Amino acid sequence: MARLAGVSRATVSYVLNNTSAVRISEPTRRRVHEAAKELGYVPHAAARSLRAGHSRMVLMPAPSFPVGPLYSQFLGDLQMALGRLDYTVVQHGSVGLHGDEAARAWAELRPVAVLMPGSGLCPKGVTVLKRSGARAVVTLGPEAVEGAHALLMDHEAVGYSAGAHLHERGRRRIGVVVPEEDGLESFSAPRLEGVRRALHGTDATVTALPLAYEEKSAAGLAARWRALGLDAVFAYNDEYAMLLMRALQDEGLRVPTDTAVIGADDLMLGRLLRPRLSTVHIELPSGRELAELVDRAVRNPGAAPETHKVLGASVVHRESS
Amino acid sequence: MARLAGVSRATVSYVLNNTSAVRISEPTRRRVHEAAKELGYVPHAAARSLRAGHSRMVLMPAPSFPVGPLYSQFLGDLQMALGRLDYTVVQHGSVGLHGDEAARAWAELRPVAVLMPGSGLCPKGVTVLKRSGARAVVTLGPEAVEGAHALLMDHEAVGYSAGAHLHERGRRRIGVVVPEEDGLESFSAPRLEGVRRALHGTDATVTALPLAYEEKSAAGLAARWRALGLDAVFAYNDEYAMLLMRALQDEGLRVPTDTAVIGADDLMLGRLLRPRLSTVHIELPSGRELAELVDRAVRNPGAAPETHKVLGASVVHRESS
DNA sequence: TTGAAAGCGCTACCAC
DNA sequence: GTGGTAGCGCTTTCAA
Repeated sequence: MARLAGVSRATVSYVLNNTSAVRISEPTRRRVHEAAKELGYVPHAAARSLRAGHSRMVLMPAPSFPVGPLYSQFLGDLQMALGRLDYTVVQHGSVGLHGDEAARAWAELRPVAVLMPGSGLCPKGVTVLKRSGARAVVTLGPEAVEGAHALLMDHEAVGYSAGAHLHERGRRRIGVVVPEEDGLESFSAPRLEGVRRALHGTDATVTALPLAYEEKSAAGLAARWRALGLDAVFAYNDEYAMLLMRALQDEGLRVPTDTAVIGADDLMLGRLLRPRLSTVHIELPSGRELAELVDRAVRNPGAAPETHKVLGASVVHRESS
Repeated sequence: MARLAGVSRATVSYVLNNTSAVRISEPTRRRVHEAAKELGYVPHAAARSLRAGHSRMVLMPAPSFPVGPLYSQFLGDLQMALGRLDYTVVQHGSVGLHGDEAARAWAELRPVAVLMPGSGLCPKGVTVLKRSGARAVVTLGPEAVEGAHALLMDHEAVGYSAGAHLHERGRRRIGVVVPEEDGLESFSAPRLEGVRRALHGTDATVTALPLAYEEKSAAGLAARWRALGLDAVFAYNDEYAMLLMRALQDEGLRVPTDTAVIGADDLMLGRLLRPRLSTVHIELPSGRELAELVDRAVRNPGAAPETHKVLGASVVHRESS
């Protein structure tokens, strides 16, 4: 590369990085650029960050379960916003790694920031990451972790909204679907807890209803429905709501007359069901906001960790409740 | 690190990598491991791959639109399988980069392999990646790219199956939904083409039906339905099928009597609709297979690019067609 | 069995 | 303006 352009490696570096502290003559610049194009030269990120002592890589774990349109959108926005701030977002496929195992795997890449959705990060993991040079560690989850910034996605609020809504509508024996699928506990547990909190001190009862995302499981639950004596159900989200509502209807139960149903996530599909599905609309933080938090934290790593509540939950009342 | 253990950096490297060519005494090993734990030592991936001249990183672009459960599952399997083979899967969030722009951004990370779903890779991009040390470039998309391995996901087959099925069932005026959302053309175009191919040489007609994923758009299309004079529709996938089917039913049209509807992807939701939605079940390659292809290509980079057809499409006939 | 040292590609400092 | 060069953290060869 330097040879082809007939200049030194240093000059190449200056030209390609537009180093402002050094002025390079136009002809030389051109020669360098031409040589770079001709050779298909691509800088070596590893060497660069080794030398610089830091990178502009923001690392997140790749989600290990299907994510809905809500989260996809959020992720897209976030990548876009961080991209504008000149960070590179990288999702690390760390299947099967947990706790500080995972943290170490991520630390090997020496990211400048780590974004951790869910609740898979322990304080030890944060320490590992920080010690390895991460200037910002941000969790997006149910609770804050010592030493890390936290965007509290308080799924209790989702359950609370649903519970309060059902109670307002006069329901008193309330079921709450708890998915049996792995990886969903960190959402389903707080949602259940939120319903409990909403109904605490009232005469209403709350019943947890384990349900797998399969017709058979739903049919089984529906068959026991009359015996359970429930008059309302918060179905975890719109998809489980559809599954359960269908099973209830097949069982001859009327929605909402016999049983009110409410979902969550405000998916398109809820609007298409009959009766139209009531739901809890969830508002995620904007990607831009989070990107700014990351950038702030990176520029000022000494600052105390910020903790924000960022999950808006509002009931969208339609026909099923 | 080396200082704390009282040994040389080399010894540390031997111990932590279990280098078999060198035998280190037990006491020394212990001392090194203890020091590593105490310091929270994490190796520096960049330095390692810089020295080694290659990495074990398999890079994919992060999907830029919501992906369904099918693809999520596939991705998870793939990460698992590659993890077992000791590769690290990394999804690069390269929003807004195209063609060889994107390829250069990926090449900076010097991945040992690149997996590119969709059709966003040009031959030039392949060259860039290979020149920068990628030993395997694999596309998963509608067509092969010069110089890269290809897993042909022939979405024409999906459309073909749907078209043939509708024709068999006696339908002759067939609509095909084409989503208006960005990023879906690379799937929708071949699916439409497949329907055309299935009906080529018959007396059936094929009509492309642009549709946005919104109730209003569907209602508009449904309002024009009788004028269009169609007796069947392949709705791109199950979600668009649900949207359109609901709009048709609201318009007073009977499914399947007046209009047959078939979707694709075999989602749970199709089974829950009434009438139950016919669909094209799509079989993606197993993650394990793809992982093995990658590994083979990495070990033997000289070999000629392989091209496999890997997308199985089979009609699941339910009640809507 | 262990240590010394070279060098991967890059940038930043200093000398010319 | 440009080139020489040290050194980021690591592995690996060679020597002790």
